[in-house]
Amino acid sequence: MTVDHLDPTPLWKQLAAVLRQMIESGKLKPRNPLPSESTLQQEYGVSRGTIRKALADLRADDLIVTIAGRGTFVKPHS
Amino acid sequence: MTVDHLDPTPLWKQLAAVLRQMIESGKLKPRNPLPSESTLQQEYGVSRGTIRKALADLRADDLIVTIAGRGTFVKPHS
DNA sequence: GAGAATTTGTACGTATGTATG
DNA sequence: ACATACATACGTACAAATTCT
Repeated sequence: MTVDHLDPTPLWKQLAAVLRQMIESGKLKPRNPLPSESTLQQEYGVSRGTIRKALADLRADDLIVTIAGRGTFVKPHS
Repeated sequence: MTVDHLDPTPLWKQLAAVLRQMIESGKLKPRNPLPSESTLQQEYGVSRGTIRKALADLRADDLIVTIAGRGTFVKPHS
C-alpha cells in the first residue's frame, strides 16, 4: 500500500486510509508506536504537513494518540 | 497546583508559574532549597530539560540561585 | 582521605508543535 | 502540498561539584 500523487484524492486522505488499514488489520498493534513523522515522510514521499494531516484525521477518530517529544501510538481499546 | 500536558501553554512556563507562586506566597521561604531537579521530575511528571527551563526562567528573574552540586535556593531579599 | 551517592552542568539525538512563505 | 525554521519536549549519557558514609 502506498500513495499516488496522480490520484486526485488528497494525499493526506490516501495516507490516512493506508495507516487506518494497518491499524485495523492488526499490522500496527495497540500501544505500538507509529513510524515517526520523519520516517513516514521518507516511506511515502510526502511532506510532513501531509503526514500530520493524515495523523490528525486518525486522531479525530480516536485511533491514535500523539505525545509531544514521544511519538504517535495506536490507541489501546478502552 | 500542577501542570497540564493538554494545556497549550508550554509546560516549562506552567511549571515556572507554579514555582513562582510558591515563592511569592511564602510557601518556599528565602534561603530555603527547592526540591531537586530529580524530585521535581517525579512530582510534576515532566522531563529534566523542562524542569531546568522553568528554573532558568526564575533565575533570570532573580528569584532563585542555583549552586552546582548543592541545589537551588530561594534568593534572600537583598 | 576514599568511595558512593546526590545534584547540577552540558551535550546529543529524536520527536512533535507551530508559523511562514 | 511542499520546504524551512524555530520552539517545545522527552530521553540518555557523561562530567563536575558537593555531600554523605
